[in-house]
Amino acid sequence: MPELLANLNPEQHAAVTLPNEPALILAGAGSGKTRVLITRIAWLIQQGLASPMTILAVTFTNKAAREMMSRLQAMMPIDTRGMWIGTFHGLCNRMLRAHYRDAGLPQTFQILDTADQLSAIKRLMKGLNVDDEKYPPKNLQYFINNAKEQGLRPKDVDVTDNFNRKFVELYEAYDQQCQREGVVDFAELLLRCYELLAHNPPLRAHYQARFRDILVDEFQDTNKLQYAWLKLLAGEGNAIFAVGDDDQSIYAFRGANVGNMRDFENEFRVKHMIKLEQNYRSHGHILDTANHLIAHNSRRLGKNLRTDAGHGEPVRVYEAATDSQEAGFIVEEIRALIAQGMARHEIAILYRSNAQSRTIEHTLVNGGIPYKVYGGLRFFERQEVKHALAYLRLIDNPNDDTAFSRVVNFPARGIGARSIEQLADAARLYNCSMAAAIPYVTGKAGTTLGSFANLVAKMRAETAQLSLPETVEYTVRLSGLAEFYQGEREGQDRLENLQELVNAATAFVSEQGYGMDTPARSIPLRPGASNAPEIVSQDGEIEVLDAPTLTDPAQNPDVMTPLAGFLSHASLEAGDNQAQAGQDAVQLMTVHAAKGLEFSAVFITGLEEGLFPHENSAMEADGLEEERRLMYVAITRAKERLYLSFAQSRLLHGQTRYNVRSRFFDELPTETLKWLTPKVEAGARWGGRSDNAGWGRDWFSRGGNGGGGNSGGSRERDAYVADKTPLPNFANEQRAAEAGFRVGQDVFHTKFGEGKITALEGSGTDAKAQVRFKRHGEKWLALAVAKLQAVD
DNA sequence: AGGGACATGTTTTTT
DNA sequence: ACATGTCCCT
Repeated sequence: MPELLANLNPEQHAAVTLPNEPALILAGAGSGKTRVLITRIAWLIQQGLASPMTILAVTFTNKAAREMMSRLQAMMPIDTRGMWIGTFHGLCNRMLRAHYRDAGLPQTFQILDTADQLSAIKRLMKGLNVDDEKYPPKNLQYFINNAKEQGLRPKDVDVTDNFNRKFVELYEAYDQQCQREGVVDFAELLLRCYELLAHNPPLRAHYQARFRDILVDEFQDTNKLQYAWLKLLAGEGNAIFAVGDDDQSIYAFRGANVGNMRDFENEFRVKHMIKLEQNYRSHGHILDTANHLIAHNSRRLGKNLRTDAGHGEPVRVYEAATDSQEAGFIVEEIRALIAQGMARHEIAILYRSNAQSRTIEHTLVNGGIPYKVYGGLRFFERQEVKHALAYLRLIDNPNDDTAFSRVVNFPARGIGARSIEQLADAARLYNCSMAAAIPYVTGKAGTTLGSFANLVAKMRAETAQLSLPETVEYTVRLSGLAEFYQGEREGQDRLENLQELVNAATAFVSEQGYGMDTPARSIPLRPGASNAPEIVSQDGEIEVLDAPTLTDPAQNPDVMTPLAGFLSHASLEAGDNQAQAGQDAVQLMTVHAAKGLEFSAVFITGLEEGLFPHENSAMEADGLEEERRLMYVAITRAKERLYLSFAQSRLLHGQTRYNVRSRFFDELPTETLKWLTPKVEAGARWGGRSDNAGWGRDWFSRGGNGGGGNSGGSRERDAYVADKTPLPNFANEQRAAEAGFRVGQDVFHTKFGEGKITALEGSGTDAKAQVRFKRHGEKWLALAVAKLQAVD
């Protein structure tokens, strides 16, 4: 084996060769984090300190897990497939499959993705006659997921008011519905696995005895439940090797808790904290720019990146009059970079929100520059694919009402809303699934439903012995989906995707190492492997642990059928998030999507107050700091060239917005920046006229307002002002004239409700009021815009 | 059941 | 601007 530790720098070397004790590795952007993680695993095994069996390595994305496995495989001759390397959800799924009985799940339990979950919730609420205007299904979904991620079951949630009580009630009903249907949502995978271990001491002891080394990637992104899960697995004696970067924590909005890093340090009494600060990616000016910016955040664990590369090019800054002019500049600059020999895929255009891509795409098309947009619908999320999967799910588990509702009348077979309602009523009455309730529905509805039941039964019978790809192909055909899309004018792409689903099934079978004719719906027997999936008996005793036929999932992953495995795969790994592959193309994506990637040249666009930092971030605690970290992530993606741009006006949501440049410019060093347009000092703008050419419109005129077009219901917008920094968007003179407010006055706001004015500032169109709302806390509002009414 | 009018929402996203 | 959802009509 080649020398594992060769070419590691001293910090990396130290991290890789730490003893089996809790460790926190603060890995800066571009510091060789993944390399350290993988080399650590290889080193532990090589030194005999661990075996592939005793290691558990967890990531957030399938991509990261795959990379870890393949690079590890390349580093040493071991079969990584049997190892416990995967995402939190993937590993929990694996554990639940192995111990489904102890977890209280049916063997063929299926996984609801976000869309499935929402439709399950809507169906639930409909059945219970809940007003979905008062209790929006999306909010309930958020409430449920949030509670689960805090480790809270309905009984654990604090009931503060009636509104809350209803949500808790619905949460409980939702869990019951899922249980009845044999499905689990994403958060449930984690919570159920956590509870499985927490409530089953022998099982917990088994896994604790086994996973002596737990490695966690992107630790800053873990949520409370994931942290608790790790803690449970670690027990008293096992070592967690956590790698992360608090400065790159950008997922607080989905529950990530950076505080876990500090908690980990304290609760595990971490003795080994190593900072990887040597950066191998960016030139000096770029790194200095990033360091300078992030220094404005408080409560950092503290880190400063350095590089041996020279200063390199300065960071170029461009101020455009409009968003299309900004795009024009970028396209010209890209043209020049390409002419200098830079590959197109080494160039990235980053933006804060997806809506910004349109103008840029438009300009790229006109300029004839190939590009790829990341984000958007993924393969397994496509309508036709989800339909086909729903049929497969019904074959596997007739009680899956989510799948049932999806396809009971697709393709259309004369089963209308009325019939489905009748069926749902019957199902509720007999407390059974919709499929099981079909015999109770009488009349014409009963007949048509009966023929659907026969169809599914026929599909189930005829696919009993078929392989997975055959099953998929058969399902697509018999369901009528193929025929339906053949008849559609724009169905060609969808047909191709259905064919692609058959290919995906073939690929899955081969990846899993099954024989191609392994029946899709029986648990495959491999030579030497036993298939008894339980190792814990009903009364909690572990029976087979020491037996020669040990059914450790790591040795025998076949605890589910190929079909169940494929369906899990489809839920857990929704497929590529990338547009058409193919030719060398410029890369377009959000800053979030760029995390973990690197490019020779990076354009960070739309650096305007309200956009980046995003205006909504002001509503959240520490929102601005997260935006700053986001900016930090964006900057550190660049290897050689970095461009920052912003526009004075921009078309957004059909209206022209006038923005000032992002406050982040005031937080960057002046030495590393090169302004391609004259730098206008902050404040000059508010004084009145900027002498900048191309400044065509009035600051406070509203694009489209009064310009004819829509009558009557023109929609108003609130400018919410954070940190007392005025956002000049959507100002409106007429309104300001009406303003005659005083401090202490009771006011009413259409969105935030009742409140009291606590402070006033500015005058005219610039007037702002601070209002303490009863339900929404204290906010600064631009009087020119906010629909604030005096209440007396 | 399917289509047109009308309303509504629009930060970021993985599993 | 634009996409998606809802309602109501045929």
